[in-house]
Amino acid sequence: MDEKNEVGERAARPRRAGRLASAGVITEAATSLFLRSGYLGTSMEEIATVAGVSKQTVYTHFADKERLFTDLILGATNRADDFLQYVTALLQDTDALEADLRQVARRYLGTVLQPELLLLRRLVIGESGRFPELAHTYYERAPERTLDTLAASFQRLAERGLLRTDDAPLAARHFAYLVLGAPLDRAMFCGGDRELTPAELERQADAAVRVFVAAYGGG
Amino acid sequence: MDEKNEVGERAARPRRAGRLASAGVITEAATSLFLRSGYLGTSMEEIATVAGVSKQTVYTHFADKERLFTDLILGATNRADDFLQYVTALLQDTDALEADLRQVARRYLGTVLQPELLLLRRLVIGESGRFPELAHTYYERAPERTLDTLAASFQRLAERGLLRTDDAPLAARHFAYLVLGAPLDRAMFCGGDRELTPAELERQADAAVRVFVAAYGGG
Amino acid sequence: MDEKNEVGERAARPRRAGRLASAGVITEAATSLFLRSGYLGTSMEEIATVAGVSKQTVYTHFADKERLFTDLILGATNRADDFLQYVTALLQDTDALEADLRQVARRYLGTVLQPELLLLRRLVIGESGRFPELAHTYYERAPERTLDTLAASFQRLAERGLLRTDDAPLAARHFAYLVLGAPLDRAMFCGGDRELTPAELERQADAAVRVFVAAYGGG
Amino acid sequence: MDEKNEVGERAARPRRAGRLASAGVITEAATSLFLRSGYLGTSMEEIATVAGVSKQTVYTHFADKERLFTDLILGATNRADDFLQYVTALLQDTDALEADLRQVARRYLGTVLQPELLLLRRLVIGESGRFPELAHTYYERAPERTLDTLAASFQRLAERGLLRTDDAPLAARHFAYLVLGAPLDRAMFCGGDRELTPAELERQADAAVRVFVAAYGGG
DNA sequence: CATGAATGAGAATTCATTCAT
DNA sequence: TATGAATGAATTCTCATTCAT
Repeated sequence: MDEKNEVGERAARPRRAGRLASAGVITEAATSLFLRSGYLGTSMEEIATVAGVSKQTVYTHFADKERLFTDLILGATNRADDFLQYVTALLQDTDALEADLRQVARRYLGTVLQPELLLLRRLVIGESGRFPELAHTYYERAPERTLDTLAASFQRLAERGLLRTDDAPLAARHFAYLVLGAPLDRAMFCGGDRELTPAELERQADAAVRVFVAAYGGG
Repeated sequence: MDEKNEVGERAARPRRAGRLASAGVITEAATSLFLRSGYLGTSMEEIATVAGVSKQTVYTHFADKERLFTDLILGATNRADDFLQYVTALLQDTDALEADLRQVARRYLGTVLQPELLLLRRLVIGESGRFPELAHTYYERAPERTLDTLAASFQRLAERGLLRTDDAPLAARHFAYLVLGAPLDRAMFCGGDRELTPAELERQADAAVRVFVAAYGGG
Repeated sequence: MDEKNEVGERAARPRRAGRLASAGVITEAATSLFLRSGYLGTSMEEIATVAGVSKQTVYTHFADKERLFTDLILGATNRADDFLQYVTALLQDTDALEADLRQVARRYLGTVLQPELLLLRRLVIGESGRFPELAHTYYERAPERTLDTLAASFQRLAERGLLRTDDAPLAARHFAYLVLGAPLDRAMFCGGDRELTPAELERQADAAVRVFVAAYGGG
Repeated sequence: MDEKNEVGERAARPRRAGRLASAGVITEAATSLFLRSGYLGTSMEEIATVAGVSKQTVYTHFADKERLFTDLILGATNRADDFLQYVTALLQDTDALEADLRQVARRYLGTVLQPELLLLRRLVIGESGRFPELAHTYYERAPERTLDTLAASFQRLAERGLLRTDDAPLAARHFAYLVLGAPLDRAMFCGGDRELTPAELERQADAAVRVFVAAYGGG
């Protein structure tokens, strides 16, 4: 993105390049700093310095610190969209349910436990007292949306007789937290302390699926 | 708690009583403020004012803000101890496993979803970037300790043939997050937004136990 | 005023019209803002925003904030010109001195106590520390010029034997502040707090004239 | 006041001396700066620097800039109290009315035209848009209080048959602005430009009294 | 032990002004 | 001519912490 300006157009459109670069650069700097140090722990001056612009330039693009923060967070709520599409596509017409659920579980873990996404969760949770609406919106757009997607898929599986439940949303929650609950909770507190190995993650995923299928497996 | 021991000695040792009273009052004020506004969002002046003492008195009792914060958090890690004892006692010699697990699940939810405990979780998670060791310790003393207790009970149940597992810690994690995962995750973001009714909580607890028993129920 | 000259030429010379329109719009915006919030209390950005132009356009028309301010003030020094002509004309050949002086007094009050003129006086007085020459010039062109006009009329009245004085400027000052002193001083501090009713103003004017005539009335 | 601390107690009570000195020193610095540069033109940093204390020390004594400003202004509203006592005492039992009124008029001019009092008037007028209540209060405690005092004295003179009026407040206003109106108005704009000589002031005072006595002199 | 006063550094935000288009 | 973006300095106010009493 930034490199575009380097291809020799500098002299031609420094203005426009400068402008666009500013917004992007500020966003990146602010994101990284907020994720690392939190809302109050990050100063507008730091952001400007890291972005390589003046403080006022930051204020030209974002009305104030709160706006910068909320814009950033809301702009990052769709990090897991790929996973949602994957789930829907995979389970749509599955003919090997348990194997596919294992795939889903593994990818679920791999998605949600991404370091940056963990930092984002921590940040939103940590600032939920200061920004309750933001946290609520984040919940709706990220965790809840995932649960909804899972529920829709499970509903279809139930209709196909592959899953035994008359409460697909409940089944979705059980699946989600069987798979994710323990490692996610741990990661919230001990983030990055001791990363689980992929093999270990697969083992966890498979174990969770085993429990889920034992309880919900179609007759 | 602290004051209990001093009852009746106030007149005899006003200085000591005074000191302890100060410490208690400061602790209470700081706890309430940190829980509400976070570490950086709380000033030593606020704490002193709410505690009704001078700023310097706060520094007499706690070396600096970090120490005050960590002391506070670590002092609050045993909020769920009652629950642990309850679990151990109830499951020790149970002869109605599913019913007792339902009791455990309900009380688990009731314990962990207490508003103040939720605030504490949020606070520790939110400050885990600034205080990684503190967060780690908190995790060990609270969530992990609960998992350990459950695992120990499950281990005994397995030995009694009431539970079918050769990995009690894994079973404990599955139980814990089947029960708690969804409501806890939601509460982290939407704390107090919409409290679940006791009846609803019981329904959730029972459903989680049903799944757990279907998967792990002894043959 | 400025726009009048341009009426009908807009289409013919859009550039020039545009320019003048800008100047007028900026002047109006700046006047209203300076009157309300003072020199330092008004920002160039506000002025540009209210005028509906860009900041740079303001700078195109006015070298800097000081010039904009002084140009504005000096352009508003002739607000009371109508009154001066009225006085001169009325007293020139009066044959009912006291009645005409009452007219003059009433109109004097009505002119100087206009809300906008009061704001202007306040502004110039308030900024007289920052713009001493401007305040001086304003004094000469407004209050002093009025006193001079009155003195000239009184001089003629004295020559006609209608007024008994050999120091017409002194008589003019006495007249002016007998009429205006109290309400003007009050208005400087309590501007618009409690507007005097027209009836009350007339009473004040008449009382002042009575005193003036008692002291200066021609034998 | 400040010198008290210098009598050799420095070592004994640096604390207390420091504290008292701070408040006084800040007040003096702030007064002088506000009078010179106005409210917005004076920064808290300047005040602290001139006072020789830290910025925070200023904030320890005064909640914020507005409070500092209003406290200062309100604390300076009784600058002319001596004059009020003088007027009351002198006119109480006068047996040489015109001569005593001349004394009053001269001292009135000498009091109100004091440079510092002029600056104060300018400041309050200039900030009356930002602090309307403050300006109102100032008006009541200074100019209006003077008019009231004059009116009370004139009332007594009227009762003694020395003054011919049934509206003492009106007579007081006429007296006040006959004497003060012109020079005060000029001073508001051209403060210190060209100070009137004492002789000139006396001439103005005497002329004003002559007019007043001609109109109101007792039969 | 507890206090009120004081500090120096740093927070968010705004300002008048100037480029390059 | 008019613009949007950018700047560097300055603004009010707050913070954690330390003296001297």
